[in-house]
Amino acid sequence: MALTNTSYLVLGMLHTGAKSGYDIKRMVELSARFFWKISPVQIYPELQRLEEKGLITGHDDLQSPRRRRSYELTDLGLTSLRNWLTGNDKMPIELRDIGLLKLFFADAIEPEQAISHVRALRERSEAMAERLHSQIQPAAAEAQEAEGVEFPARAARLGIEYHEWLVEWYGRLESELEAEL
Amino acid sequence: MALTNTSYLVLGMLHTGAKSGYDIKRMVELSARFFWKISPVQIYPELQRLEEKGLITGHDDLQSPRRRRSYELTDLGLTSLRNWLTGNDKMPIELRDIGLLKLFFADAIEPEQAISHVRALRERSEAMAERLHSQIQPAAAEAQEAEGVEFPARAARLGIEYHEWLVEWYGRLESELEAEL
DNA sequence: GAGCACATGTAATTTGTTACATGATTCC
DNA sequence: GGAATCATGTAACAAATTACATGTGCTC
Repeated sequence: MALTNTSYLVLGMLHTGAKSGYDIKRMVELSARFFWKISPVQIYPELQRLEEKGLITGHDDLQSPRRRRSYELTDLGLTSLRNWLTGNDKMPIELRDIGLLKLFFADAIEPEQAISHVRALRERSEAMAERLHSQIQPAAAEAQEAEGVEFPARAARLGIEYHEWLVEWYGRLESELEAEL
Repeated sequence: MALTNTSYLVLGMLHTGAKSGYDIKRMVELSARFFWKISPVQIYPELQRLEEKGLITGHDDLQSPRRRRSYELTDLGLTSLRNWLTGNDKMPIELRDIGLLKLFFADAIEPEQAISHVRALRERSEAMAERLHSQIQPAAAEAQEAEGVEFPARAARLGIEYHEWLVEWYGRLESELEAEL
């Protein structure tokens, strides 16, 4: 089977400093999560597949007090990651937002209820911006310290500013709808 | 089985003016697509399930020159749609963006290549904004004419302005990265 | 010693995608 | 007469989620 997006996520996270499956799980949770989600159970079988293909090598980590299997990229794995990063396959944006779907259908409910939904959307983005600021950005800064990577912090900044922009946008829509009551 | 997001998409689209499965497919393509995608094959079985549950009624459309099955919401279906719209279940934003994932990992490639990736992201949003403007917004305006619904046009406006914002954001990042060369 | 975080998995189910299949009508 | 669009599906496959399962080590 060919490499999937999950494969590249794993390769990329190993390049960004993760060592074990658990590391990857945590890093995704603390960084990529707002634009790429993955369930932990996908990670371990993927690590095995990548090892079989020779893109990563794994060894049981005996220094660690717990059972722990550490992996690192092979030359082949790094090349493969770079080829993917620079290749120009299609990059569809797949947004899947129930909140927006509800907004789209808001003609079916009372104006007051629509306003209250828009408020919920605004609050959702407020919470998201706050979370990105307090958790994701510090984690990115830490990765920059430890691994010298600069792009995770840029991605975090994009996330924060995106949700701040949304907060303003929904705020304006709220005022607009209130004026029409 | 309980109702899924696909169920509500179908109910909502019937409320917004769609009559047949094919209508729904087209409307999704021309409206919700940028925040909610669905494959056509999911629609027909879903219509059957909803009819069994009494949320919609279907009848073979004999006026139409082609084979065509038309559906409409029952009172139960409309109530169900409204309850979903006003209910406050969780609304996770599920963004799944390979382009952003690649940006996140861009430390693994040469600065010039990273810049060229950011440019590709900018161009992607330019194309998306253009497409929303030339296709999605007119379709929403038409729905407003025909069905009196106002929110599809608002959702389209959000999409356009979002991508315009992204174009500017990526443009700024591009300049920043070029300055660092 | 209780609870949490670490650490790795399996099995079953649900969901979504791709490829395939069919046939009518409209437009050029 | 050929291409595009209308219109509805089936079957096989791939991907993702949920629930379950297990055990260790650290901190309070």
